[in-house]
Amino acid sequence: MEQDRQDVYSPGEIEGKWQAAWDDRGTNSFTEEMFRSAQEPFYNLMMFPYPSAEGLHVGNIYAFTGADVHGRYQRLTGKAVFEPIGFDAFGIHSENFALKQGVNPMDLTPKNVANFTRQLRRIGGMFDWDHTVNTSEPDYYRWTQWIFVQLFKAGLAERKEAPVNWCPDCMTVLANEQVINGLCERCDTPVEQRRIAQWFFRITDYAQRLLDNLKNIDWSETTLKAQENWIGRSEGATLKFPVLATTTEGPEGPLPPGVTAWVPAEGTPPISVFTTRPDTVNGATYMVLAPEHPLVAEITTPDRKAEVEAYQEEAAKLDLVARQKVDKTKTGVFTGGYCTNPATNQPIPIWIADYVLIEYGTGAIMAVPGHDQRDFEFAEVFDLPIPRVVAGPGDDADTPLEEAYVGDGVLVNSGHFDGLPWREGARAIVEWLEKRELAEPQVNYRLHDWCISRQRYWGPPIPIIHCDKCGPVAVPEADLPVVLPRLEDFKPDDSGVSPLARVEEWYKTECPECGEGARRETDVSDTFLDSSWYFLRYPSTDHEDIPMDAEITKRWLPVDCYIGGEEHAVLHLLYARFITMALKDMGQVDFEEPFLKFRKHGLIIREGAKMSKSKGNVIVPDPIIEEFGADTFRIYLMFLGPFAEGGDYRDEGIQGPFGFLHRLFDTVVSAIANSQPDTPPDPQVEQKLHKTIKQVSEQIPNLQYNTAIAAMMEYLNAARAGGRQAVRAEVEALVPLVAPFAPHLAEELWERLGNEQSVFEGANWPAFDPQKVAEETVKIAVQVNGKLRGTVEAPAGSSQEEVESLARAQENVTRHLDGTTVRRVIFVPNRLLNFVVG
RNA sequence: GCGAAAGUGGCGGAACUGGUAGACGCGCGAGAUUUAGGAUCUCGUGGCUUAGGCCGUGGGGGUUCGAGUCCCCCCUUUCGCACCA
Repeated sequence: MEQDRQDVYSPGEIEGKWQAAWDDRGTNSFTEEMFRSAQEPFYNLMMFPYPSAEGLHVGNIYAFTGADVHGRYQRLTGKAVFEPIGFDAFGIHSENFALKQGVNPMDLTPKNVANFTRQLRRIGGMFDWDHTVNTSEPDYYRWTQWIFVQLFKAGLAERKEAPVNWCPDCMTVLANEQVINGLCERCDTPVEQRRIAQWFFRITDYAQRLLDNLKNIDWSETTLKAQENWIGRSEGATLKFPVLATTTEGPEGPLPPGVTAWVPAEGTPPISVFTTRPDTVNGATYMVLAPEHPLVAEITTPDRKAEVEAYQEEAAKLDLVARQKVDKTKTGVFTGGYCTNPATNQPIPIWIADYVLIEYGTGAIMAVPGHDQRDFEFAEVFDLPIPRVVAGPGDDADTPLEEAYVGDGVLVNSGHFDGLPWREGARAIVEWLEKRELAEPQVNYRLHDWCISRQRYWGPPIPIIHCDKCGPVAVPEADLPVVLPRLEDFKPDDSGVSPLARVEEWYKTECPECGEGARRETDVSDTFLDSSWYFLRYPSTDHEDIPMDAEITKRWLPVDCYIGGEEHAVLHLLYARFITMALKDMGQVDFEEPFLKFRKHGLIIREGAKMSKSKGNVIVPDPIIEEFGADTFRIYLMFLGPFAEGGDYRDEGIQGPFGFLHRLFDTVVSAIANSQPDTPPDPQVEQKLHKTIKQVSEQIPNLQYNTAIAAMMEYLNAARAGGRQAVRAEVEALVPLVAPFAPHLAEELWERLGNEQSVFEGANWPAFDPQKVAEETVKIAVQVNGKLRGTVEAPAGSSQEEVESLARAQENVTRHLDGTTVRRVIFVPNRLLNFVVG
């Protein structure tokens, strides 16, 4: 048979043709009417990219393709699928790059966005280009600022001076989440601590809800675990240790040098500590305050002052890397002060040490060296007593401790609490101390408030005006957006304030309340605020005067399926949940979890490492799409491995999917040319087809794209086996089946099959016939003592007798049965027959 | 240290509630067609083998007629968190 030129699969032509057709026909775009009336709305969201100057990389394409496959599948099953994409264009990434290149981010960003848009169109995503967002545009960040104002009004935004992570290279404050092992996540510079006035969102108010709701959402298990760990709930108690004055006269028994009497210190509040092990309080032989603890100065005795202050200074200078080194030998200084252990009533010395962190709990601990390894190490260095108060199995009250014992056990050396299992002991001791107002049950969270301000340029100005009379006042909503001015000099400096603070004509303003001269906040907000609500904006981008249309939001949100990278498991996802919850409490939305279902995708590995510029193993997508087409590239990426786990990118591997699409094209085109529409399918091929439909239909919703593709390849091989000519009825259903993966090719074949509408509008997801999936004959394994000795073919549902007689007819089986006694026969219908012989 | 996931051919990876390990693809081998090809198409491809089998899913035990899958111990790798009291 001769094929004319037109009938050779040429992805370049086909893809250009269909991308243009989708645009012209508005195949993927929603109208206002569609938003309001869609019957089965399905919001298919993927994490929007930061538009880098390098363009889309394979990791982006992998993620978007996987999400797009899912969206296209949902659409083929009849849902109205809204699949938007946008650009996370504000932030330090863009700003740093602009600084390096000596260009203005206001000029650079639109170029990058245009390039990303071009590339995103090329990969054939089902994106609604009429509803995109760009976080750096005033029509978007107007509403980012609006959200800030809402939180401010609700008392959830507050300004406080706080020790913050300062990156001396980026010259900005970082959130705890952006500090990786004490290094800046962007530039790997050791982070320092500074005290600056900062804006915080009170996410900790929502800690328990953020934790509780995890039970009600369908997310990847690992992501839920990550969130849970990040929130870090721990249950325990605060215990109070009254402070003793140490300079009073009148000796009473043996006292440490410098101490003349034990009397309560007048006017000094007791020191609170948080502990998860109140049962061990009898073993608390000393107390440790963080060097920054506010009571240090008050407690320190004059003779210790110099040493204590030197240590405080040292600790402040230490960057977080050095401070957080776990294997570092414990250091610390005795303050000269004492307090009373509320359980033993004994005086214990108060130390300061940098292993106690000011930001967690109360910034002070009761040190129980016998049952906390850190305290143990400290006590060893400074030769402090290490009593045992919990006895494990086989221990008694005097068993010496080689290291801290943290296992199960019963209390010892704890007065009338001796003998209680530790959990019960904890409860009893707290109750007992509570009566004397020295204890209180307490829950603590590792989660910190979200530091939202950045002393940078490339972000939304925080919409606050500082007035000497009225304090911080929100910019009136009618005056939003507070437009980010174009600055030629936007380089951050060491001053601790944003470059915007250099522009007097920008920050000078009037107080919206009293009309006096006032000053705009010059800090900008964290990029994570931009991305914490973008999914709320997408369906409402046609509405300029409101952040979101209530009716549309009600119909389309929460998001039905969100797909993104595991690297955002704690940062972005937690912030988005928090903002949504806060908006719910303000009555702005009627749901509190934004993402009903979240699935993470894996990473693409190449040459044994994650693709990155520094490793030099990056694949630039454009030439590959040029050579093989987007459809092939999409299939190749989805075929690498399970989508949730990522895959190993090997350059030669793309030949397989390329060949598959070639064969698919040829097979369908020649079936159209060479068979009548009503030619019946070969029964065996038809059966295989129904099995394939079943498999693909089950695997796509589970994101098992690799096996779905394998199933289609297998089917195509079967339909063409031995060079046979497939008929139309055998291949027609393959077109919608492959459409989520290779949308351009599917459209082309769908059209050649004589359809006018897009395959995504006109086709139904093929159904399989359960009758046809059922096997008529089955291959049954025949084993002797569990070892395979043959297989027999038998009608499905054959009885054990029938199968057994077939099996015994096989020479290879009888040979193994000869001279033995069959003791038992195991029969699994349609699967296996096992002779157990002795 | 804590938490999570994972170890299967030369490689990426399949394998439903325990039931023929290695689907699909890459690579490799043989052949066909071709002036030629890094093109296309067919067939083959876990190892060993005395050709009957034997051995094989990180290692070692166990349960079972039967284990990649279940149980116990150990090893390795990757990722996340990490002095959080």
